[in-house]
Amino acid sequence: MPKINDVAENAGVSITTVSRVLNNRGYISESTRNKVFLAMKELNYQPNEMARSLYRKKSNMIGLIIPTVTNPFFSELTYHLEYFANLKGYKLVLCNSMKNIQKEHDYIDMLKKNQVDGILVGSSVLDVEHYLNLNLPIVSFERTLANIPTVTSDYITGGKLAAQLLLDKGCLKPALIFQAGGGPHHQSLLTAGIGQGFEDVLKGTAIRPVYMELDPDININQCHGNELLRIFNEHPEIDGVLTEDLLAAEIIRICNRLDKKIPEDIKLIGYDDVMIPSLLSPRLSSVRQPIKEMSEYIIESIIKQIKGEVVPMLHTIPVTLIERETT
Amino acid sequence: MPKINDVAENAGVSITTVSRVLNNRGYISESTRNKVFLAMKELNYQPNEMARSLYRKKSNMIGLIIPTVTNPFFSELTYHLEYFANLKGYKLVLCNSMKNIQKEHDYIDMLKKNQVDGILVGSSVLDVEHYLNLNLPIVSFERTLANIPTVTSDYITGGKLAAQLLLDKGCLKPALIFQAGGGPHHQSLLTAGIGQGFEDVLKGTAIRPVYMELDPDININQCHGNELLRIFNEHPEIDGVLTEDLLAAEIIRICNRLDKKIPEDIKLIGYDDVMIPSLLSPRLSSVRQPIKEMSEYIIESIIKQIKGEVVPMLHTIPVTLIERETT
DNA sequence: TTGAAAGCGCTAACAA
DNA sequence: TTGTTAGCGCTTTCAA
Repeated sequence: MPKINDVAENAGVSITTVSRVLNNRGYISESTRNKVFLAMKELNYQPNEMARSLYRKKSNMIGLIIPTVTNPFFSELTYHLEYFANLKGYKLVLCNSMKNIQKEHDYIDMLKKNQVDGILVGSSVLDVEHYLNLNLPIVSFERTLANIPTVTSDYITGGKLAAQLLLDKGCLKPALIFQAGGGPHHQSLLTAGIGQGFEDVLKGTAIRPVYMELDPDININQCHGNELLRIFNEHPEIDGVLTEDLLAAEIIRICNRLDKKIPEDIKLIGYDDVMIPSLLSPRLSSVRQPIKEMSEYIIESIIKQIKGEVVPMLHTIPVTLIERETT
Repeated sequence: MPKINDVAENAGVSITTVSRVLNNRGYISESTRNKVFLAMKELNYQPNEMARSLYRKKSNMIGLIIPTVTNPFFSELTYHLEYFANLKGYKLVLCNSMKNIQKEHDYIDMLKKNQVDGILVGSSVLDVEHYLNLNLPIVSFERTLANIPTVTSDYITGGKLAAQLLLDKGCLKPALIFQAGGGPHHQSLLTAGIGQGFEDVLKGTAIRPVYMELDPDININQCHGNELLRIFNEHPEIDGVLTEDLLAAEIIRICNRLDKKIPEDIKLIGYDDVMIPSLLSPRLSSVRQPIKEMSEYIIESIIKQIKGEVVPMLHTIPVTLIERETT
């Protein structure tokens, strides 16, 4: 790999001059500029970003910590985050924490040592203090961290929309089935607001929903078949469900097995609206989190912080309910 | 952020000494070592990996270029690659190329400038020369690149296993439906060997399969409904299908719509065995690529190359056929 | 308009 | 056993 010095020699100028044309700073005569460009081309020179970063104290790297990129919600989010980061000249270092405290901790350490300019963290399981002590730009999502800029979708409205639709379709015994939060500090989506929105709508009625939290264990090929089967056996009166997209897929299978027709016997609504819903049969109605817009906002927020700007502590992104064939 | 100099002053030694205990090199008295450790703890010192990398000319970063992490196959692969990379002390920089030549090119540039120690590239669309000229450790997967270490699953055997099962189940008109390769240099899975394996098994019989290549366009929420519908309308005699998992999901929906029963009227086999198959209803039979083992091998291979060792140009990973409810 | 020299935070000869 | 010093490849002040 040629270095700035090689270019300087080849062009017959000092390295300062090369640096100047590289950064387009200061006065340079056209002829020198051309000489330098020629030399760069001839040597196929590429500046060493590591050295530049060291001097500038800015790496243009952002750490992304999520439970696992195998979860479709996070994989879509990761895609868009990387897209927008790249657009702004940032690289993304991927970290799969599996909601494991130790792993999350180690990743943060690693990212800090590697001089990332900021950290994006989803479904964090660590104490807020860990992040506050970092003294580094942070954006949290899928979990509200006090005093750390957070972006989430509008869970409450999501819950309301789903409840209303289920009501409209005549459900008398709706169920909310979500994974419990992993780790001591993790709120489940349910407690995070979806449940509250759901409750808000039902308040005026005689309808009491069934709340269910599933084992929070994460696994690459997670399967909740048995747990779900138990729930439907214990509560045969359930005639509507709001749950995460991934779980909705399993529920469709369980209902097939139990000879419950969707949507006739049970209306089903997912939360997330990732790729899954349109893959399923019947196609899943789902509360859509606008992942792309969320990602764009998250990247904007971290970059603003990196630039030293102040950003709001909480940003809520609106959701919509996409009705398909399960309601 | 405290620097090595701060630690040195605090401990009353030279920075060389601090560096020595940091790297555990050379002779150091226990007492000095302890003094230094204490100072590091007191200042909460973390060595600047960027500076170390600059000196060592080794960043411990690996670039990962894939079409899109939203594809379940690549998201699972990415998860495991990151896992094993992390285990060996490497970070992964994620790049979603969308099989776009320009993007892939720019990402390579970026990675090179950022001094990654190696590049992992899946479904590359660039000329081999681009990679050979890089003069950097590379591992390719999901596409065979001449003179570049490549790892793929055993497509031929995969095709054979599927063909045999379809035969055994009495199919007379099996179809192979895959996405065409994107970009000028991209082989589709079909031409890559699956088709050949399939053909091998059918050779002795009177059975002629239907080959179908779908529009290679990638989209986050890709949907091939209309194309698939057309295929089944034009070929109502199809009674068995081998396809990618993701497409299999769509085919199940189409069959529902067309009132074709699975597996009675049509036997369906996926390729990949990612998370999707067990989500579907009926659960999808699928040729399993051992993604975890592939990932482990890929990381091993790139690290060996980084260390200057020679690795085989082609490594084929065995596949198995997981029979579930669609055959 | 250009260049010499110091320094970003670290490692490693070499000397003491 | 420890310290001095010269770099890693780059940017930038300061002087010419």
